[in-house]
Amino acid sequence: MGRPPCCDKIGIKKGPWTPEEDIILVSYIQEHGPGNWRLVPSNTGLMRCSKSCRLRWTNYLRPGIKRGNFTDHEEKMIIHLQALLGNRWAAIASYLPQRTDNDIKNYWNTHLKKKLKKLQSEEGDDEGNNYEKGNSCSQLKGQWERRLQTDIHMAKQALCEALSLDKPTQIFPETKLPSTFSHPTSPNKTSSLYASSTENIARLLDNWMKKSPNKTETNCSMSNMVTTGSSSSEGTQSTVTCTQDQFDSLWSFKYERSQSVSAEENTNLVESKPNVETQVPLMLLENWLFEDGAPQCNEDLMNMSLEETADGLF
DNA sequence: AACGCCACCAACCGCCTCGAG
DNA sequence: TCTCGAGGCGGTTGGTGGCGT
Repeated sequence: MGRPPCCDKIGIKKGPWTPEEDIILVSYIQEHGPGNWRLVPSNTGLMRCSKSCRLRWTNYLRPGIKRGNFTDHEEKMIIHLQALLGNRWAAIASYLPQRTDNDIKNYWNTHLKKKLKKLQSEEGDDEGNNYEKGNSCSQLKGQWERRLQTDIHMAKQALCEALSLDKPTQIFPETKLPSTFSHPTSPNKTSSLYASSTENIARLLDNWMKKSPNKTETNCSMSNMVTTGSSSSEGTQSTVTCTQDQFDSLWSFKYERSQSVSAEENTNLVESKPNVETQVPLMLLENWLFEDGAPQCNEDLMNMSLEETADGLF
């Protein structure tokens, strides 16, 4: 028998959140900050389990979340990253700071899978196989490269924090950096983010009162408001993935390069994976970190072939 | 108008990881 | 070293609304 569900206690409410619950949760987090989710239900009186509170916050109420339609760029980026990283939605979401992993996952399952399937069937061997190659090559690339991508990302984070950069959230989405909320060197940022939460409350109240029938429109305006609130207050919404150039460079990743890697190489690499944080070519990371719009650098990282990377690492 | 089908997405479930004790 | 619990993550489910018949 598996473990009992965390929320099967009597009296624990399930299902959609009401605006009242949202307001209570946002108000509490505004006051105490996210974290310590175990205490949230008891301190707020919400009849929800801690997990449900955390998910509601991270997937819906958290400031800076962009909702509504995915742009063409975002779409392509997701396709590319999925081919590269597999179904590691959290990792993919870290490259799309305004989107949650849940959103991306849903969008992939409902839109992109079908779209790609259709594309494959329409274009026959050429395009379809390219994608297939992309998928298969990503598998050939193996676990080590997926970990490498994650490690590079984490190395950036560590380096950024170590250097106490002024604008860490430019590069690392707050989604994956809960510490941002209580960053000791940037108290104003915390308040600005919570200001966005206040806007969320306003929006919730607004929607609640209006009960607008047009869900999509509501979501879009909401996202605009939240996004504007965050970016205008601190200018923190510029990210490594948001510019056209950067996206294009990312998208220009060539599957063919990866194809040249044999399964044998992968096996060896997996077995001897070193401490990436200390051995990834530092100049690339530095450039990536310090140049706000560093498309070329981004491209370098993404285009880094396995052989080159391995040479640098071993 | 009533019904069925389908798409979408918020929320849940359960496994995994990691840090504290 | 081991245990336990909080939080993170990916897969899945269920409610809802739109559309066609």
